[in-house]
Amino acid sequence: MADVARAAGVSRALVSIVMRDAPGASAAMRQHVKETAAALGYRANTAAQVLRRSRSHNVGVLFSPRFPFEVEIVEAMYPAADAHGYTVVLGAMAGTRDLDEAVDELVGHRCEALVLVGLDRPDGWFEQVRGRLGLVRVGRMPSSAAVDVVRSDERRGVSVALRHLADLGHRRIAFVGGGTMPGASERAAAYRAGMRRLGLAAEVMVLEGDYTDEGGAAAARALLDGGTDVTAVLAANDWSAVGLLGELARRGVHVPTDVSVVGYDDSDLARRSYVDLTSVRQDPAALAAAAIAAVRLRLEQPDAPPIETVLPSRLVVRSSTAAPRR
Amino acid sequence: MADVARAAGVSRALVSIVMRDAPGASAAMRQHVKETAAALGYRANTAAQVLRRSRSHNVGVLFSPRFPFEVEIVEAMYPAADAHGYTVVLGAMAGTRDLDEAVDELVGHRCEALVLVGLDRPDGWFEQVRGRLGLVRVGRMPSSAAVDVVRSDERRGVSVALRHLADLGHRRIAFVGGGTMPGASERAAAYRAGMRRLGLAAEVMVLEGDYTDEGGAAAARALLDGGTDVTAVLAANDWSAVGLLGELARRGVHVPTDVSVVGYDDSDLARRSYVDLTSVRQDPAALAAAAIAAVRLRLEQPDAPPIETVLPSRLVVRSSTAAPRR
DNA sequence: GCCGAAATCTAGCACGTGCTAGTTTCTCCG
DNA sequence: CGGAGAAACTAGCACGTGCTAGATTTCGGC
Repeated sequence: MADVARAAGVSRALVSIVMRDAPGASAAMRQHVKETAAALGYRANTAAQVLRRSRSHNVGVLFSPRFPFEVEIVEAMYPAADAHGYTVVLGAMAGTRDLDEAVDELVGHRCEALVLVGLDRPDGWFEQVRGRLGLVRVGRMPSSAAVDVVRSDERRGVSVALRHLADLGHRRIAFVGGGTMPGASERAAAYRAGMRRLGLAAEVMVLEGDYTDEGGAAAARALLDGGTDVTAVLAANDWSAVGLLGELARRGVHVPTDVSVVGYDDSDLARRSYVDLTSVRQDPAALAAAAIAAVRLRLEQPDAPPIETVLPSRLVVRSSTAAPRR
Repeated sequence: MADVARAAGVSRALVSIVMRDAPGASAAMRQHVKETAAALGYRANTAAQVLRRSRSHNVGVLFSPRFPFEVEIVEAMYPAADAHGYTVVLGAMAGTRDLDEAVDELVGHRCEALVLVGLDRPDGWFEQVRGRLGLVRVGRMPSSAAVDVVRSDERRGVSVALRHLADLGHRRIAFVGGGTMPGASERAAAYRAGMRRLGLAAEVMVLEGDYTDEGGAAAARALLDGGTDVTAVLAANDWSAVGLLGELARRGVHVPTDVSVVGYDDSDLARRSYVDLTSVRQDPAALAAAAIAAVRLRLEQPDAPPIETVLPSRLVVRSSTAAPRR
């Protein structure tokens, strides 16, 4: 900055004013300074800015890059944060990399808040972090821990999907769970409740999964080897559904003629031409925007009671569902 | 840090020494200070550290989270960087987010070097950035721009895959390209050269793709609708191959009985039980380690001529390839 | 018990920026 | 033309850390 000031023949303070677009400089001078800065390839030192400002305006986003839907939410986080002057700092949860390590690093960057996409921890963990930082969970039901949550309406989403299948004439509708993954137990509970409401309580069948395509494939094998007369499957997320579809295709089972499949998330995966999966839509952009909104509220009032933001879900019908074979 | 010093009854400088594990403190004092620091939840301010040290020890990693293999490389980057005291700062290329924006942000964090995973730019772009930063490209052939490159031996990888198919008895082997994506033109060239070497120059058939599953699905449709007698397909990457497999399954074409399919990258995708794809293996950990090594060399000798690191490829045979039907 | 050296600890500046409190220049109007 | 007020610009401190140079304590050997 001193170099730019010298080159432009002005004080360092004025360069600071211009670079921040702060009031206190003439239009002509603004252009002059910006031009010399560009010529010198100058870029403000974020470290010095963070140090000097009391606020860093950084929001840490923790996620697992292997889950496609989490990636979609993270991508949507950039514009959402930008709109309110925040900068996104990513913390990827790679294989051996521990969550605590990642958090430590983000704390080192003086993030004002952390957004956990999908990830979960024991309650004590949240208490510990929340004392020092804003904390928002995306995609999780509220636990006993007093933490802000942004999520979709799982109950309604599952319910609409089941009704769609029932309307087509399906009765024997299985569910591929997500184990202990975010939102999974809620979706499983919603499945049981929904089946009961449709008078299909006797047909309830839960296959274990883990939100991965591999889990979906395993569920498909269990289904086929079990010799059941299931005509439709609701998967806890799209990634599971894709694995399910893959294994079904491999075994020569045709979708939707032999079996109907419904996914959950309506991630990009579901829209692929060769997948074309009926799925319950969660809007990643809306989730991201709500997460940033929650962060802002939390930072304004650190001691306010935790808020829960529930966004609507809706069903997107594609070609993976049809009436069962007579 | 001042708080910790006060609480521990020592000078601020001593706390600094202890936290950095620098020499100049007794073992007893080390423990005492670390305990009080932990009790107060103290974490060094990265911004202040970067500001004070001439070096940030940050390496910026730019990637597209939608490409599974790039994600695998990025994940491998953490331990590779860690081993040499570097910190990874991620720059995700989300939809609307421009590469220049992402670079600007990483420059703001005073990254000492940037690693571009997959992404490509016109040559002029590299020249411009390289003046200010170390720059390493992963997965790209060297262009005329003088930039360090880390890549796999595409030529050999493609060659081994083709030989495998030829040994099984295939002659009509098509290739699904990657358009203008990283490494794609090299793989396409290697395909043509390999076919020629096998005496199959007359059988060359290139289908356009774009490294996505959607592109692979489109290629499958082109193949089936074209009514050709292709018995094997080599895809430019696994993601394409997965789309190909998906569309083939949808159309009732059985793999490997009707058509053999080979992927490229040997990403996690290829190993899925329902995919189980024969694929040319690129080792993401080795690529990441080589990228960090290149960064270190470049930072030590900024003006050294650009180096190109070529890592070996090998074929991993799974169940997507077999002898053609008689 | 004393001296020098090693070990341990401390004082204070610098890193690049934002911002408050000035100082100078410009503008407008009587 | 003068003066007041606004606009434009500048001086200098503070942010939290690392590190150099100096101060103090400990230790070994005679």
